[in-house]
Amino acid sequence: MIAIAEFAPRLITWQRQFGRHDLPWQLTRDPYTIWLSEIMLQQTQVSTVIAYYLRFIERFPNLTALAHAPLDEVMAVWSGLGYYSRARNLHRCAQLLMTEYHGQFPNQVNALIELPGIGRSTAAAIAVFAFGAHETILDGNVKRVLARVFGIEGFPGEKQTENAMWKLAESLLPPHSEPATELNDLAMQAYTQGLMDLGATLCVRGRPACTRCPFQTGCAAHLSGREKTLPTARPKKSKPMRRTLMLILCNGPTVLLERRPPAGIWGGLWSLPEVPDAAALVAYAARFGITDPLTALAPIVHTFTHFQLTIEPKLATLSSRAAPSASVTDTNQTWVSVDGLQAYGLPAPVRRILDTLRSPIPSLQTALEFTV
DNA sequence: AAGGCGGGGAC
DNA sequence: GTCCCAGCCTT
Repeated sequence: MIAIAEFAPRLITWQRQFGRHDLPWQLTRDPYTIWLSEIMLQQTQVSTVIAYYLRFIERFPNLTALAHAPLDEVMAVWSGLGYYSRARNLHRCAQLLMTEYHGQFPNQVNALIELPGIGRSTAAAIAVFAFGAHETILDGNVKRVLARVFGIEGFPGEKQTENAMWKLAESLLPPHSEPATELNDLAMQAYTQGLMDLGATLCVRGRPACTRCPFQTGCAAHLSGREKTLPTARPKKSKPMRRTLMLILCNGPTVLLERRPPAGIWGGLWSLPEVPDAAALVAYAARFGITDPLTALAPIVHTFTHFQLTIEPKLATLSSRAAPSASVTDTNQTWVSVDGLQAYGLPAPVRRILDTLRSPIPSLQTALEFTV
């Protein structure tokens, strides 16, 4: 077994020699960029985040710029990253910090955790990386490392198991002196980064690199051959199938977009008009003077964590004598030129559908067409 | 305590 | 195809 007091010093030594040191958000102790990176990294892998992070920093270099930007612009930069409530909370949090916190991040976990989009683990990560706080994170990496090194059974998504892991994680923190010193800050940062690095580079889900692990000699899972079964997997659940129709309404070079409701799937994003069935589709099209059959494009299958969605895109073109603006009355509908779509926050599958309009493969598209 | 919420990488 | 990732929020 690994002694509690042995864990932190061994991890810190390993991180300083073998951990990651050149990720974009590690080049600074600016609370703004650290906060941004932590939000983006929620449920999202490092390799996916990097490009989004760099684009975001370029467009919104500081808290002031983000707070003063329209939410729509923030959503457009976030488009494709998923979990869009993160972007809405990010924007709301920036404005809150400007108006209620003098544009400064609080340096205590208890205050950080009150901010929108910041939970217990993210609060700890920000407090450590920006301020050298003596707090523990508990993310997916840490849960996997702790489950294996200390042989913790039970699905970590279950409350009881998670509570036990928080307690264990707190007990593993390196000793800390009062008052805090720069050396202490650096130790906390190496320790916290080490937890993430170990889980992300060695103690990975599929095939952990135990031979290179600093805890190999005392790891409960390794010693008992349980690397494959720890952490305990999520209970299996069936994934429902759903289908929906989306209307691609073309008016010259523009296409009609609708803003989705603020809550629910793709909340607040712009999307194609969505209808549940063919009857609703016909009724919708009729409002724009369309009576001809619509052209069905190839269905798109999109898989979420909890269900699978088949999108059936239907294409229609307004006749030149129609007056489409008369049918678009509210601010939640807009005609957008196909070249201007990148300025809109669109769900990834919708962006994919519209991309096929830009560079259609005529033979393929024709082959897939039929009428409804 | 349980479920909702995206998208993509790894296998 | 499956599983899960630097989780948080609402109910």
